[in-house]
Amino acid sequence: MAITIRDIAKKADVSIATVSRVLNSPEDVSHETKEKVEKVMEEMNYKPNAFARGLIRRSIKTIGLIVPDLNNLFYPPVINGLEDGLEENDYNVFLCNTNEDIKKEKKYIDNLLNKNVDGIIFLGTRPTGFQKNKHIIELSKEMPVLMINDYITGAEVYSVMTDERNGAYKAINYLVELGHKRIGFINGDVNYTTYRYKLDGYKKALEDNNIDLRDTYIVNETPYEKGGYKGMKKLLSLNNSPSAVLAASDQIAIGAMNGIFENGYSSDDFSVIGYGDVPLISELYSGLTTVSQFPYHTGQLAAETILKVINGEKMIQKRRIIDPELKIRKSCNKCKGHFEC
Amino acid sequence: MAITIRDIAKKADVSIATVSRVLNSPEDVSHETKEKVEKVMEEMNYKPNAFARGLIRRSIKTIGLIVPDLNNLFYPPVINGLEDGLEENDYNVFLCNTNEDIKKEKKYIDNLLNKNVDGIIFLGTRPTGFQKNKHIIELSKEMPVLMINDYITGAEVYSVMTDERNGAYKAINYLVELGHKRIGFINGDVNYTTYRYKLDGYKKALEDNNIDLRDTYIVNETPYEKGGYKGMKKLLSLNNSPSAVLAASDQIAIGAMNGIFENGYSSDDFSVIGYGDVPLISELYSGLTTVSQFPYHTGQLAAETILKVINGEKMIQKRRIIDPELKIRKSCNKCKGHFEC
DNA sequence: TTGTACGCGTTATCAT
DNA sequence: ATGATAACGCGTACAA
Repeated sequence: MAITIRDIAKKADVSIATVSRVLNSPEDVSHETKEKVEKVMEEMNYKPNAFARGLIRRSIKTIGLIVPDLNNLFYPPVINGLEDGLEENDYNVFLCNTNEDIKKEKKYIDNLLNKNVDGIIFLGTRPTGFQKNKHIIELSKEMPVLMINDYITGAEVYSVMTDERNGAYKAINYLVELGHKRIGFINGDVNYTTYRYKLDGYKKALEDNNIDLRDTYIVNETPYEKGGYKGMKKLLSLNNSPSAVLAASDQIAIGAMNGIFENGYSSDDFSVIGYGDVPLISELYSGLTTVSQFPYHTGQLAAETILKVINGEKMIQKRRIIDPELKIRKSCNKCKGHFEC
Repeated sequence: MAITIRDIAKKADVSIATVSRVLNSPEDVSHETKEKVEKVMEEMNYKPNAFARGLIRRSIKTIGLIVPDLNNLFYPPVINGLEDGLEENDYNVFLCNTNEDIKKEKKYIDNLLNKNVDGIIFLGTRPTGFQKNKHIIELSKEMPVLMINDYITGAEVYSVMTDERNGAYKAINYLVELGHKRIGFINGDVNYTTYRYKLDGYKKALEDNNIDLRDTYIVNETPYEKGGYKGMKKLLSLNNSPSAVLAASDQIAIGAMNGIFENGYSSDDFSVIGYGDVPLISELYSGLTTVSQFPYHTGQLAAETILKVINGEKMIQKRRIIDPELKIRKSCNKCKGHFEC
């Protein structure tokens, strides 16, 4: 049996109330008794029981993190930032991996509810549609909820996300500056919030640059290497294949580059822009030009935000928008060579 | 205020003991009252309070996971497997990221102890030395402890790890079969358990193949892309540079390949073997030949093992060793071309 | 089979 | 400034 507040009280010859006070409101206790008690706690290696605490305080400084897929390399750096930000404030995180299974997600939510977490964070973009997110709206009535890279309107749900529309817009503009006019887009499933916005940005940028939109230049794939590879192959098989391509994720971009190399081209012939700025990936193939979502910072901001909500601070804005930035590395070049510009 | 066991008891017109029983020992309660109570619980959407429960049961079905660095891509798939295995048994995991900071690690351990986790898992290889792991030995006297990819002797510490020695051995043998005789090794810090074993395997394989060991062929770097890149540059700058190289991690391998390409070589000229078999990475550069540690399976096995320990099952062996397997893809070729074989 | 009452380790509200 | 004591919500020995 672990050592309790009572043991300390006995040994220090004070009441348990006093012991509790040196822990929670040290200013209410005389300097000397405080020192005495603290010394005993040290000696006996006392550790307050979090359950007993939680029973009264109804909080155990824990937040639940629901991540749809640990194979998505964009998430680890976000989690990293999140965890750092939370740890600084002595909060722990329950990691819940759903594999995009909605049933598993609901089970986890129940579980987290039972365990009385102080808040829940949903990581990653999600399929749109009221039905699919109804349980989150319900949840938000009971406890602080924050989404990373998605949002829900008309509910007490907070968000940290990047301006995807603008990110895609910047990327396309850059490619146009390099002289590209045939610009493809390997996107994810547009039923997911972020991919929808990216598509918007892509279209808007083309329009503003007076470039006609070609449906065949837009392909939708899974946001991983395989998808990028498949998408690239499709684009390369076109009659008038593009000379540059925006990928909706860094992993798509990598897959696309594999496809390019396999067909005997180099990044001299074919420009690729990724999306996300995942630490490792951006260094691949001697440097991937990418739209940075600042994943680590995103996580930090999420931590900061949910802590504010938990502490009851009034939030003027429910959504925090990070402005993405184009990180120019080496995967893009002026349009020339094999392709008509 | 949330709804409690007392509310249920009142509404169902039974005692709180009975309500508690339908939750914990339903066989001790008559079928009809059980149904009645369950119906009320359903209606009132009752959720047992985990704190109160934990206070008595001294367990809350939670394990703490200490990971040294979320930027190490080998970990996410392991965590994935671990989390899946744990979730199946209704266990949650506290994610603790230490950034290799021993102070942070100790703080986390205290934290986890306070929160009464049922066990703690340490992910990843660690620096050897009694001093550095003393706190883990101490910890193991208080609760179940398991290490992934490391071990401690003379303490109640369980392990799931791969036979690194054998993994390196297999890799070198394969390179020899391909005709390579000048084989470099970009290793990590040999003060870490796994890198020490890998070095052993490398040496043993050379010896068994009657190849002289050259100290200059062995370089020690950080186990990430940057390290691989730097290490490769060193090897390429040698008078008699190797024609093949074993990398102590997949991320090292990727960095090494970047170095190779930058110097104008291809994998036709220069063979590279990685280590780990991280899902994404192995697909890079049209397929990295690598020594698979089966990361997902490693995680699953860890989950299974610690649950057994928690449930008091007698474990015949404290260490579970996974035999690594060479996954042959495309980064290795017969020795030829620019380099003497 | 069911109910009463106590204890788990804290914190909070009174007194003193 | 300090102490006694009642909660917090649940599980369980004991009694009925």
